[in-house]
Amino acid sequence: MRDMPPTRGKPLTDRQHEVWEAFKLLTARRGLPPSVRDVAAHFRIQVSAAHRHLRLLVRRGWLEARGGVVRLPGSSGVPVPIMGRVPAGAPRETFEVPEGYLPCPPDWGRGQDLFALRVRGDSMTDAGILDQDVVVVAKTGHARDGEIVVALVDGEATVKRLGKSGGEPALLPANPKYKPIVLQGEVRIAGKVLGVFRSLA
Amino acid sequence: MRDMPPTRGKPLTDRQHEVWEAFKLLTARRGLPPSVRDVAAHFRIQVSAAHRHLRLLVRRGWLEARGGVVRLPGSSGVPVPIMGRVPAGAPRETFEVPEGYLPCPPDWGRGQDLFALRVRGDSMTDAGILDQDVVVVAKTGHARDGEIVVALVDGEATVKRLGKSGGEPALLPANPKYKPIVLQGEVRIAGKVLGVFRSLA
DNA sequence: TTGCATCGTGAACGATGGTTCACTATCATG
DNA sequence: CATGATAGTGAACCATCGTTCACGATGCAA
Repeated sequence: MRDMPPTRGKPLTDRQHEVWEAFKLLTARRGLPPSVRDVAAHFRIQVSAAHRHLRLLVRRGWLEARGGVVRLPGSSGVPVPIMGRVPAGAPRETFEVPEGYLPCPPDWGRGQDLFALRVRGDSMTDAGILDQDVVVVAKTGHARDGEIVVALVDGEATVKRLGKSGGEPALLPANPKYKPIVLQGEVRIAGKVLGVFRSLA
Repeated sequence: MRDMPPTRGKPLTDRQHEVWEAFKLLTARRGLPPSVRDVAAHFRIQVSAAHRHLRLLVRRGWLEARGGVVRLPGSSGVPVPIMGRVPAGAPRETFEVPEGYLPCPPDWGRGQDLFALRVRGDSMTDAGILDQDVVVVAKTGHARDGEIVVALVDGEATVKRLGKSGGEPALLPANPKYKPIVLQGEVRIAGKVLGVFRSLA
């Protein structure tokens, strides 16, 4: 996608691919990128050999060197708090304990103020947003027609698509069971949905 | 020391909150958690003072200490490679540079070998998996009925629900447009779908 | 006043980690 | 055969980092 093609040249050797797999495994096990010596110990080879492997993988684009530490690219997730309720407006008002944190791809909403929200109900199933899904939201007061937003209706948070119903601005559910909510004065847009997470555990 | 987010025990001092904010800032700037000396340099104080601050923030639950490194909670995304094709057991078939990496919540498939796959087509829309969605898959050869799996049919990767069709084991689409695929000899399970990611950018 | 927690200085220790160097072995290729 | 890429041994260098210790200053509460 973005920084993709570092080396179109050679494919990896069996051994090199093995090292990459081990690097993934060790990263997953510890939650931290392994050191050169960890990799060396895993294969029972010398540190220098492991170091050469890692350096090669970096040159080929399979690994990423940042600040003298090699790691898998994209391991820097931005922590997004999963809020039980919708954070309303000013940050000072929202002294709410997050339900947890979600590591989010850094290119989602660069610099924007993000939070996450667990979706209740089935009003958006036709848009692929199911009950218990977690949506990542960028705090913003405005959105364009067609975008999926988090709106505050009577103090309750709702995920709907912004659109028009009979010429009037409205919140459109993506489920024939529900009817559009025509926008009135008391409706406020809390944010714009950037992404959807679902765990099938 | 692992439980209880921010509101535990005493509230933070002004200074401590300052340190926490700086820690967030430095983490965002570098893409890596700052060292104790980085924090010390930022405030132009001694290393020991910065170290005491960080240790306190960890004890209060604002930071997370793991393997002698303090960092923000939730930034511990396990990087999962997004593969263009399905990595199938034998290393030969997987000579492919990942399309990108996805930071994944660490409790998804602890220690398992994970990869991600971009879904093509609309055969699973009724299960909330749309075209271009990214599914996180745990490499495993077996799965239970009802679980969503990645299967290799004629060398092509397909996401389907495992189940039965007329008493026979089959791959069931979640879209009335498509018909079940009765399992034959040449079908292999590549992995089990753990989660779904969607970006609405 | 006496504690106690907070916040700072200055220095040092020990461990870990990245990096490099010299040397050897294997193997495919031109 | 010669060459270059790959893969490994063994050892060492040096920077960085977490951690600790001793000590001083401030401010607040019992």
